[in-house]
Parts: sequence; structure tokens; C-alpha cells
Amino acid sequence: MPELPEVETTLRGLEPHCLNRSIIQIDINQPKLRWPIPPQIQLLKNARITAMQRRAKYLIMSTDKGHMIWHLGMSGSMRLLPNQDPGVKHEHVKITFENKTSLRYRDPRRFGALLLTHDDPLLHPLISPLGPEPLSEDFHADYLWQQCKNRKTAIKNVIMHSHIVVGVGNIYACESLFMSGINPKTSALRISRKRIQALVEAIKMVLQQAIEQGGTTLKDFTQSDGKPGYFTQSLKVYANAQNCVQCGHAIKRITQGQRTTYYCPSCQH
DNA sequence: AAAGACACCTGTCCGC
DNA sequence: TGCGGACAGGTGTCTT
Repeated sequence: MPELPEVETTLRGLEPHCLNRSIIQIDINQPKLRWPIPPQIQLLKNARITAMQRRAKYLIMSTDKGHMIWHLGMSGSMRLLPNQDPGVKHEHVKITFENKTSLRYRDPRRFGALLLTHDDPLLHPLISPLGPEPLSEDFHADYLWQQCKNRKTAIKNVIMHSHIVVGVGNIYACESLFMSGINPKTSALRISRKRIQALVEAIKMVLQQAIEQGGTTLKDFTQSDGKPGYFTQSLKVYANAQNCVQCGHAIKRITQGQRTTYYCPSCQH
């Protein structure tokens, strides 16, 4: 489900309500996520939330007793509800605060994760090898150009690889390639420096706009207040259009790396 | 070192 | 109404 804008939207929605809250109870209804939730998570009882941040698609909640590292996988979402609210199916984790609200983690497919670390969370083995944040200055045309120039694989696979750049999932990969007029199948090393520049700008623009509109709701993503993301209506190619909004040509649907790609064969070369 | 396949899991939708 | 199959927003790990 969630790509970078959806995780960022979740963070921004939760942070004002979670910061400085004290945890009085942790209920694990289903520990079997991508990795089992460590039982030591209970050590965070009576801890206070001191900071929240996003790195790639990981959401990091720091406390005075350790750091929670969350991932939403394909179908995860987080909400705050009144403590007595029964919630819905697949709410695997409930973290109750002293003010009678509780954080609910819901993830029907259970590809997500909740991990615990006492070290610097950015040095965690899942996080330290990650590439630059796409919206940071570290992600620029020279960098992506260097990453592309020796790679024969299709450009879409390159921008979706988290060790190259994080946060670009299937939707926004398709959208940014459309915006920059690049065919997703094009071998990375065959793309000019100038077009790589256009791609970098498109990735930044698409992600930034999606964040501003609260992410994309295809099926069941909701912001932490329960509202859908409004970027859905801005999608140009992904699962939306039969025909290209620019030229009217039929949108083509192919498979790359076991993921569905949508593109316009007329506008994207 | 790079690239591709596979695994994990549930829900939904479509055709018969 | 039921059943089978395809498909879904991710990514670590294993195999070529």
C-alpha cells in the first residue's frame, strides 16, 4: 500500500498526538508480521515518546527506553482511536497512552513490521544500507546518472531499488517516468544525462505533490484521521486512465520485475 | 557486483 | 451463490 508520501502523511498525522505521550499498555494481537514482533517490545511500557521521524518507508518512534521501527508493508496503516473503541479486523498492535487514546496498527497482509532497537535506529541493518531520500539534496542528477551509467537493467527497476533511492514505489515510479517522458523499459545506461535530470525533477515533484495531497488511496489507504489520500485523482497513468491524457493513445500495461507498469508508448521513449 | 525470481499473507474482483 | 484464478501500494533473501 504505502509509498513514501503515504508514510509521510501518516507521520504528520500521528506526530502531534503521540509526541510526549506516555505508553501505559502494549497489546500484541498478532505478532506474526514480516518478522515476529520482539517480545521485548513490552520493555517500552511506561516509556515516553520523545521523537518521531521517517526514513525511507520506515516510521521511527523513539522513546526514552528504545526505538520502535515500523513498516507498513503493502497494506499497513496506523490510526489513533479512543482507547475503548473496538477498532476493526487485523489491528495487530494497540499502544495505549495515558490520555485514553491508543495507536492502532492494522495490516491485513502482514508484510509490515514492528522492530525494536536500543541503538541509533538509522544504523539498524535494515536502514543503514538505504540510498538517499528522494526529496533531499543528496538525490540529484549527477548521483542518479552515476548509478545508471553501468546498469543495463530497465530504468524503472533502478528507481525502485531502495539502495539507489528510497521511497519510489510502483505508483510513483510509473508516474514520474510518465512525467519525464521516459519509457520504463529503457535500459538505464542508455538514458542521457539531460533526461536523467528530468527524471530526478519528476520524482521530486510527484512525491512532493502527493505528500501535499495526503497520499494516494487506491483501495483502502487512509490518512491517520481516516480520510483518503487525494493524490489519486492526480495519477496520470497508474491504474487510472484508459487513454493518455496528453495524446489519447491507449495506456499500455506490462509486467516488470513482477510488478505492473503503466505507460504511454507514444509519449514515453 | 548485478539482476532476476521468490517468499511472505489476506482481501477483492471478475468470469464461469 | 460459489469457486478458481489473477491481482494488489513492499522488500529481504536466495539463486543465477
